[in-house]
Amino acid sequence: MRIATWNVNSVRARVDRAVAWLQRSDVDVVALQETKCKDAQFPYEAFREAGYEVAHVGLSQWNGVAVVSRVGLEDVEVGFPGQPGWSSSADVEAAPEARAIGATCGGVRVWSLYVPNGRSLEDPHLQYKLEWLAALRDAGAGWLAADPQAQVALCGDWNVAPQDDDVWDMSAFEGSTHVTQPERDAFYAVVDAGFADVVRPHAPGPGTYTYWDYKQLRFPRREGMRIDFALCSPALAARVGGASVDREERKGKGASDHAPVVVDLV
DNA sequence: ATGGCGTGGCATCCACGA
Repeated sequence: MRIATWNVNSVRARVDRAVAWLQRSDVDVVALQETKCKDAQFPYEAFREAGYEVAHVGLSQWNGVAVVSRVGLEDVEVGFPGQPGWSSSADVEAAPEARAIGATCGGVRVWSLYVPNGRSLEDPHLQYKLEWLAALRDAGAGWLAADPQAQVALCGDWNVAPQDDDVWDMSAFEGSTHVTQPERDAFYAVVDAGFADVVRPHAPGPGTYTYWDYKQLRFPRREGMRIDFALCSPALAARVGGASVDREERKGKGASDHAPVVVDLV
């Protein structure tokens, strides 16, 4: 079975490319992030015609996550237990955002996660990000405590570069989010809870990235970030036979600013 | 020194992204 995670940066703008990529790459399950649409706007039909079922949650033009599968799609769960909400201002009640959806596909519990960006070091959004990751760690630890043999994939755009080699130039990130110690600690807390980055061993750095800004010729200059990860439970990590970042899909007109990350299970 | 792109929305500028 081949699973993948991909921040598509608008599923409607990318639907032809996304379906073509799925078929060309022989992918069974993909976790999509930043679909940027409401449920009713999702292009279900294009995926269905290609043989894929879709579980999606989208509440507005922001965020939006989906699990897309051709090997079954069961027990769909919108949001993880304890997932924090967000409020854009003090007089607005915090509400859940469309940043997490889980489904069981071919016996694997696949989560599509879009971790909050954090925006800037002074922004309340950064605290939200840290709380969100802490809650995810707790939820993940709970799943493994309930079933140590669970096959769980935490797939998504984590918006954290855990190692210095995960950005092209650390000096370009002074005073920025994504590389701070608290963010890295929050990421590694999930790892310490039992979820391993199964891609890095097969796609080592430096120079392996999953995101390149549209601006400043970042992609041709090979100036990117590794921020998209598939973190797998022990039982699932034991099945991983290979993994890669599909840098080719970042090329050309109409590409997302993120490349798909692919994991092969044996 | 700044911003340079791309997407979506009660749009013709704003919010958001990393």
